[in-house]
Amino acid sequence: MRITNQREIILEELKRLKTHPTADELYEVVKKRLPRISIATVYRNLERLSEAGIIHKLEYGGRQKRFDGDVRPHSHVFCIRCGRISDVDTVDGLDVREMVLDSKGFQIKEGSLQFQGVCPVCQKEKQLNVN
Amino acid sequence: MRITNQREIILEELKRLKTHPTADELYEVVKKRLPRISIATVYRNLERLSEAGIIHKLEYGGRQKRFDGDVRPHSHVFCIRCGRISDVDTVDGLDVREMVLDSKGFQIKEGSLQFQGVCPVCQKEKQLNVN
DNA sequence: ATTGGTGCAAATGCTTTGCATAAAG
DNA sequence: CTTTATGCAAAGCATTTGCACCAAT
Repeated sequence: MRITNQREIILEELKRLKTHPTADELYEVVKKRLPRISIATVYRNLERLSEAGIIHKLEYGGRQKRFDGDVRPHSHVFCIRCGRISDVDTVDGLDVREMVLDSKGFQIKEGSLQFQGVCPVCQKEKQLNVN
Repeated sequence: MRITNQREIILEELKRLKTHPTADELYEVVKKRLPRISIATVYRNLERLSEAGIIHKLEYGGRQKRFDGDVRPHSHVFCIRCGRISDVDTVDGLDVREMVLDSKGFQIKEGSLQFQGVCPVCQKEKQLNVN
């Protein structure tokens, strides 16, 4: 995998952001440093980098995929209202693969806890709408 | 929610299938009983039913969403090659919410284990491709 | 010099929506 | 009778792709 300017900066910005951005959110950020970059380049690199295991593609919560520059095993919550994703701190030394009794013939590569709920922003919005 | 023929049959077929079908897979099955049904009706009903908590929408693994007629808490694996989803049997009495230390302000509604791996079908295909 | 990557625009494919008609309560 | 759902076709929108040009090795 060739090291291009675009690839480096995409990876750098994704690792800096802790927000699990969508491709277009990341595109907006990267564009500040590379004004002529194309959204297609962002998509292509996010795909390549996640295939290589350098980043993670998150496919839950809403229509758009989200990306995570932190590949250490950890758990996520996603907001059922807005799709926002956050890390969740869980008890230490958790290996979820130990909890499997029958994987139905699947060869399991990874496992994690996944939560869904309502994010702080959407909790506030709900209160306002009640008034 | 009005009980229409279409709605009943969509729900019935989804509950019968254990394959976590996509909207169009379910559409093909339902069409055998209701040849004039529209794919839009399938989408609209799957949305309504999942909002009502009668079914579950599964948003991981591939571009298409998948649906589950079984709403009892349980875990899934999805295939990183083809997106196929299967149930996974895990140790009993597991309440994953007990494992949360910090939910980062999210109000957590549900939690589950989620695994990714390679399904039996794709394992075979890989072997064949090697020859 | 060669190979892989980029930018642009067009195409793709899943999902949603507007609207007239039909069915449920 | 009123309201909600359906079928059809068109629109939407995130993502992917073809292609000519450019940059990394």
